[in-house]
Amino acid sequence: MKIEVLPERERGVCCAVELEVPEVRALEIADVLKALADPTRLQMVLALRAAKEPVCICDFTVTFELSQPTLSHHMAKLRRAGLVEATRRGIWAYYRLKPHLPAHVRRIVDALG
Amino acid sequence: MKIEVLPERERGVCCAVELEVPEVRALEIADVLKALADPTRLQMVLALRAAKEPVCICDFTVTFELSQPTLSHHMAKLRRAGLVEATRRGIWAYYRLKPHLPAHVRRIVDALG
DNA sequence: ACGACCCATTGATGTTTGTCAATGGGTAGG
DNA sequence: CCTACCCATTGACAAACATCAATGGGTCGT
Repeated sequence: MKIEVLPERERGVCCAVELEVPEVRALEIADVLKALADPTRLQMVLALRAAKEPVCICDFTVTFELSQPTLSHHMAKLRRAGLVEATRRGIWAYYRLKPHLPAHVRRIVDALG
Repeated sequence: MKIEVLPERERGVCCAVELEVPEVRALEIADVLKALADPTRLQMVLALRAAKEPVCICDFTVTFELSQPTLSHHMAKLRRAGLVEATRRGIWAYYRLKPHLPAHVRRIVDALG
């Protein structure tokens, strides 16, 4: 609460703010942020970002104190957001960050942690 | 679904994933992301980031097709997340991005758009 | 063929979230 | 004063979300 220089205003006259990005794009970005805006999913993404090899779900079930269906559900959310991809091999499902994320998404992921 | 190199695994043996950040920190970051993970609030932050002068709420009410209480509520959320600060002058409430955001928060805000 | 293992989906439940209508408080102009 | 204006809070409600228990479908060893 300590701003010094304030613009002069006139009663009854409001000046529309300019949108920096088109509405559709804001929705896109907000969806990515929504996918990341959960402590568990954030940790998942950070772990995948740091991992050299794809990680399988069962490893996450050891780390987090959550049920397997819950973790599977979180992964599905990351997948639907386009952040992550999976490969099934035998019993296991391996996940990793999508290698070619859109630039603006990549920038956000890199800014985390 | 096209990963080539996969780690070898053994049935019944899961390897705990390492957490990249402590739990408390993940909660912090997730809170910031949660504040940004709404199209309206995202546009607000982008507008404030681009603005040279503080912006008053009434200007946002012109731009967005939402009621004034809703916009006020969104701003309150950004304020509680520590992203934004306000000054009241006469009738108006001027908002701007907090000038000295924590480095990790600043990085996220800079990565948007 | 059987059982153990890993994973995804479904159903159910309590919590959070986005939105508005209504209201109240503060400030200025007439 | 009285009114117009700007803003924040409250109450209410539907929608979305996080979580788990239960279930079902694959894939291996034995």
